Amino acid sequence: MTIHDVARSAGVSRQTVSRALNDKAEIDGSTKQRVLDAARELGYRPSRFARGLVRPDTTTIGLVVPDLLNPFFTEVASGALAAARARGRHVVVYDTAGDAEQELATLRVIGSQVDAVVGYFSRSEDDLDRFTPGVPVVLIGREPRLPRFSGISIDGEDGVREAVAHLAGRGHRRIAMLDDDGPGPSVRQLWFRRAAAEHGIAIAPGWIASAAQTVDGGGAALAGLLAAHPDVTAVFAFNDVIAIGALREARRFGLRVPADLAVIGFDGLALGTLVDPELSSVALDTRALGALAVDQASRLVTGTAPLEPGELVVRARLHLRESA
Amino acid sequence: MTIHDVARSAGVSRQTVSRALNDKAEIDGSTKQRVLDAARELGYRPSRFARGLVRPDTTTIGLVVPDLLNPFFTEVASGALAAARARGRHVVVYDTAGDAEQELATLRVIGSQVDAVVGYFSRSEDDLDRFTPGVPVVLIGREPRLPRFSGISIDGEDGVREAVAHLAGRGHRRIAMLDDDGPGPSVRQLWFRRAAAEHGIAIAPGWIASAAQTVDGGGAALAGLLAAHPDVTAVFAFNDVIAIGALREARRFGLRVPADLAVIGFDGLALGTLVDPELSSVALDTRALGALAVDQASRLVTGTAPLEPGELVVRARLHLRESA
DNA sequence: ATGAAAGCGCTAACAC
DNA sequence: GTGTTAGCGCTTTCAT
Repeated sequence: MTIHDVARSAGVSRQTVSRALNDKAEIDGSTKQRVLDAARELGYRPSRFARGLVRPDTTTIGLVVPDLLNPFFTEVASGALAAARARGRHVVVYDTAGDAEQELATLRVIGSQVDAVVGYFSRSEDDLDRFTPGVPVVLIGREPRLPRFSGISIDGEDGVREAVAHLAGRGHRRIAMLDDDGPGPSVRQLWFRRAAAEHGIAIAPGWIASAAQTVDGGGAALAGLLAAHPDVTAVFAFNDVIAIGALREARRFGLRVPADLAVIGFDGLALGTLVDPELSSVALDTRALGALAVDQASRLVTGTAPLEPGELVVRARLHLRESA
Repeated sequence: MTIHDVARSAGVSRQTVSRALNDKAEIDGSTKQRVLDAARELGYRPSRFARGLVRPDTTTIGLVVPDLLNPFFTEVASGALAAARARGRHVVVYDTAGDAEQELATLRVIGSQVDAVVGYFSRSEDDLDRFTPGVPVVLIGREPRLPRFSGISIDGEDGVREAVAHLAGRGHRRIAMLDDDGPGPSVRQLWFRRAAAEHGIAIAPGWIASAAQTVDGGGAALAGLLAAHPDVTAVFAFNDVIAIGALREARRFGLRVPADLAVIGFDGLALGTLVDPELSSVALDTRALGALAVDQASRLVTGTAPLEPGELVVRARLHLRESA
């Protein structure tokens, strides 16, 4: 079913069909109607590839996230979508299910489907480089090592410092952290340790627990932590999802939050306002994360002046609610 | 920057470049390397349009949602993405921000970008018809009137009946509903009324409140309801988001749930397990909603036998947790 | 107002 | 193993 079939059916040339379909001026009204009717009759639909070949004016950006159901990534995606819409860009979303193989498969296919790639990857930059030949890549929440890549980075140091200061001000001295379960200590743990040191607070080795990045993971980690160290009075979590798990677990433990245990998360998700008590958090503009990434990708594709490194940073600030 | 430039730079023909890039067998190792180097040097990237024209084997489905941040749509989208991945399909996500104009703009652009459209629309089917010429369309949560469209429908009647039966069994007689703020009474309200009638429960006119489909909307609606009718003992909400708003509002009112007020939602979102008390809900397999839509769209595009109407239904069942 | 011809960038088929 | 030819479906000149 091509433009040719429509042309034959309407008894005109292919160009005339093209004119009718694209609302061009130089065409007779009745001819146009006849063509349109024929097209509808045949269920004709122009090939987007053939069109794109001739008029390559639409940019498509691929957004890769490990898990769209994780509210953090949902917020990032939402910001990316909004920014893309504002710029007339399209976004293809890929959910890799946190699986390195699926991520690879996605990368492999993505090169021929999108003009730029944006998002979260677990693969090394070398792998990314190998599987995205020529395509601009913007890493979110991660400072790129290779100059080939661009990145949106998160500066949460001040925010974490505020959080620890707040806890210290409330008299907390035994503050634990539920870190993520990544290979090494996270940057957030580093920030946490530095801030604690500034307040002369020592972090005992057992006070750092590692949690899978899910609500259940946060709950399990807190349970383990409290079993070994029932004397901690405050907990800082790697992110809000983990913190919310901790909140739920604390409730099951019969601990009152914040009276018995203060909890502070990281990310500042909207979800934090739905739980009881509402979650205090070192908050990020998560939607800006996605929007900036799309903006930068967009510039990289069109050759416009890319954003400076200084503009590619999202800073965090403490949002105090009820849990601390 | 085309394959031709690479060919010239590497001193080979275009075909050889194509072979090197696509990992074809019939090519000399050193030649291949030379081509690859040249391509990298030049920052060459194949045109996805030209490729698509020659190998039209990738189907792209457009998913339209009014608000990706609404956890219901997030779950639907997640299901759609998973199904698409399983079938080797790509999904372009469009967030229309619940705006009819943006929806129109999206539809206008979508026809030339995707092979099928799936999702939630506020526009009339006539409008949809006009702006999606030739493209298969699958409406989610809505039974299509025009044969041109396909739809995934929700059958929650049994689930709602279970919910009302449960409340009646607990002795509730004054059961209110927080309906959505759509133009007329929702189908869910109809189901609710029918089920109530079966139990000889009369629904007073003032017991139906309408709520915007947000957490705040649910809270506001419950506040208004309780102000006018403080004697209701149970509330059935149009969906979980509204129900969660009601939960929060009840807490602020100093009402204990479910002791003072029982609350039952609709959708069965994962979010319902994070709030306290956990939300009872007439639960849907939300991810199946998205997956079925993609499946059907996929069949429509490829010409495979489409799913029968009977297979395009998602049924709801009561999930009792803590709030009722 | 309409038609003919050219070409977008790529790959499959067929030479060599 | 490599190059040549043809053509995917469409829009844009340029004629008529």
